[in-house]
Amino acid sequence: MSDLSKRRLKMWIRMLGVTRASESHLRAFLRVKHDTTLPRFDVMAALYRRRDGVTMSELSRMLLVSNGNATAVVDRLEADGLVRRTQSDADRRTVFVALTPEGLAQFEGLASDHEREVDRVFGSLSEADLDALTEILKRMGK
Amino acid sequence: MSDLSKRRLKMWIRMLGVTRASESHLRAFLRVKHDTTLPRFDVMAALYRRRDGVTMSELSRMLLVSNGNATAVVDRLEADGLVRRTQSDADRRTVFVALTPEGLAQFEGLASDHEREVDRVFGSLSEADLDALTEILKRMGK
DNA sequence: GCGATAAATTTCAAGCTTGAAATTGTTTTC
DNA sequence: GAAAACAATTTCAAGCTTGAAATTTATCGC
Repeated sequence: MSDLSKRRLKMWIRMLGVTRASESHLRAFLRVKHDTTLPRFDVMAALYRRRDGVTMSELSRMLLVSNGNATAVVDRLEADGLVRRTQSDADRRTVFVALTPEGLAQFEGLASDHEREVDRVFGSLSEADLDALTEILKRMGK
Repeated sequence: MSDLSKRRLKMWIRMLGVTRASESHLRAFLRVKHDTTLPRFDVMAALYRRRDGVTMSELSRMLLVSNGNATAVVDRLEADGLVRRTQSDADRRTVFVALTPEGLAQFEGLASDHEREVDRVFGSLSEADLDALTEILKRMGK
């Protein structure tokens, strides 16, 4: 195995570590301060970004989760009245999901608090770090 | 909200995206090529690094998972004969886990293949990228 | 129009993951 | 040396996540 491949492996392990630790912190934050979970937050955030609604497929693609998973989380959010499903008229297979007014209100309360917490977690990153990191992450994403 | 905090949030979302996509790719790789899963691989990798065995607590700390989780994955690996539990004599509460010879053999077959795949996934990262990234990730980890 | 193919979603079983509570064992303090 | 505090692990219920199979609807080639 080449030295470069070993370095890539080490970097990946480190990156996974940082990501998991940060996720775990944010998960605890959402649970303790807002009595919700990360997957619920992620779905609501996606629906907030696309206020007009998205199809189930779009949703799972946006979040990089399986469609079975999206179905399950949306089921629970729907049962709590935070999200609404609507069948498409044009294609009766497709289903649109959107935040309800209550969902919207709850998410707005969450979002700024969440942003503040993310800011705290990554407070050690300067503008220059963000430039470098973003540039590299963009490259990794392809 | 400050501009800097918005940039940190964007970076986090991007980083989560890259991590999830990479994890998903590696998960599929492990399933298709080696009929195993990422959590199983992670546990075995941790036990491979610490050949003499680790306690359950150490294991869950190493992997950043809850101890309930570690118990479940180790249960399954033990049922498959890849891992062995041993009670400590000194403190009868603590349990050591270690790879069995079969576990060791299986992991060695896995590890180099996995490293090759990671190398492929992150092939776009140069030495310079790795330097920069590692330096930043170290800082994030504190 | 009809049959085959493809697409969108849900259902399902199995495994993963969590945090809290329970269990068992150790240590500390009086 | 009891009682209380603490520590290591497991158990538990609930939710998350996956990939595959099933269901329903559209589209394509004829």
